[in-house]
Amino acid sequence: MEKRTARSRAVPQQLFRALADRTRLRLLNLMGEQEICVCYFVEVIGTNQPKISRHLAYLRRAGVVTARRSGKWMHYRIVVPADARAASILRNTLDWVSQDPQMQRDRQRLTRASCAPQSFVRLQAAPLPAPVPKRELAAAARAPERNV
Amino acid sequence: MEKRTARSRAVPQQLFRALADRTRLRLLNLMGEQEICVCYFVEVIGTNQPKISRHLAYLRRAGVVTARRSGKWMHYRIVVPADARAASILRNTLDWVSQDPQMQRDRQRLTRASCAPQSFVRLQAAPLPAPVPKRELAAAARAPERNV
DNA sequence: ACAATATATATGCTAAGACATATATATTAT
DNA sequence: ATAATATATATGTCTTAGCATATATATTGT
Repeated sequence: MEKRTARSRAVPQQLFRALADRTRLRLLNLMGEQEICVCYFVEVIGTNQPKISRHLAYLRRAGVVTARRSGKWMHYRIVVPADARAASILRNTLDWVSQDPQMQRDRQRLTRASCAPQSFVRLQAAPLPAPVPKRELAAAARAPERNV
Repeated sequence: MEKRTARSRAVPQQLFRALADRTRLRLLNLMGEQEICVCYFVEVIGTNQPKISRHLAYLRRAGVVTARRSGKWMHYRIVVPADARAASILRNTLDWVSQDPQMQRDRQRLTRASCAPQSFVRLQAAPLPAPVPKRELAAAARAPERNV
């Protein structure tokens, strides 16, 4: 039986606080429609791993992303919010930030990293980014914070 | 001749930081489509004036609102962002927060305050809230941060 | 199968910075 | 002078980055 105490309906401030950080926006920009492994974030953003995990945890607590474990890898993807307004805000945000030069560079670096895995010295066959089926997005939106 | 250095095109983090505070959301909710005098904010939010002014200054720096002086009163109104995505985000935000009970109570209190100015002990004939003409909104969006 | 080790990710802790509030003071207009 | 608003300062609180460490899974050797 699951505790259902935390209603988890995103309150506006929460969403905005989650979006009010450059690193987190870069992470969301990299996810877009696909599922991405932490190791790629570390490589593309070019910072230490704990910092990435921290920000991902922040986004997870805010219900903006969800995580899935596959062996030793963790895959993160965006969760479309249940509330239509929140969903629209998130969509506009992704469109908006995608115009930023650094964000575009990030995406290019992700593509290169994905296509040339041998460039990852420290990574052994890290799973490639993969698109997420629509219905999974919807399901996750209804019960965020669960699949931690 | 005006300095045009600060391009003032809102960068996403800035907008979200501005929106990531309850008091600021309440202020925006009260403005909606109309121009409102600081004294009403103080009365409706029910807090001290410096706090209100501070948050208004924050919103002003973020390019979300603009101010107009009229005698000893300052009128604040929302500036529709130049970027279409940002504008959409702001619109969705206003719609979203307007569903919140406290926000609705705020608007009711504003109406009562506007209709019964004698209840303002400290205020001498404070100017009523007034709708803002469309073209002014657009003009302000092009040059935020100016009319401080 | 088991132990030892490596890899990927997460989390505690702490110091630095950002922000919110309250109070006091300054500015601007009447 | 007085009313309305803005700003400066001090203080408490929250956020973040950085480091070290913990956990989980995989791999290797015996």
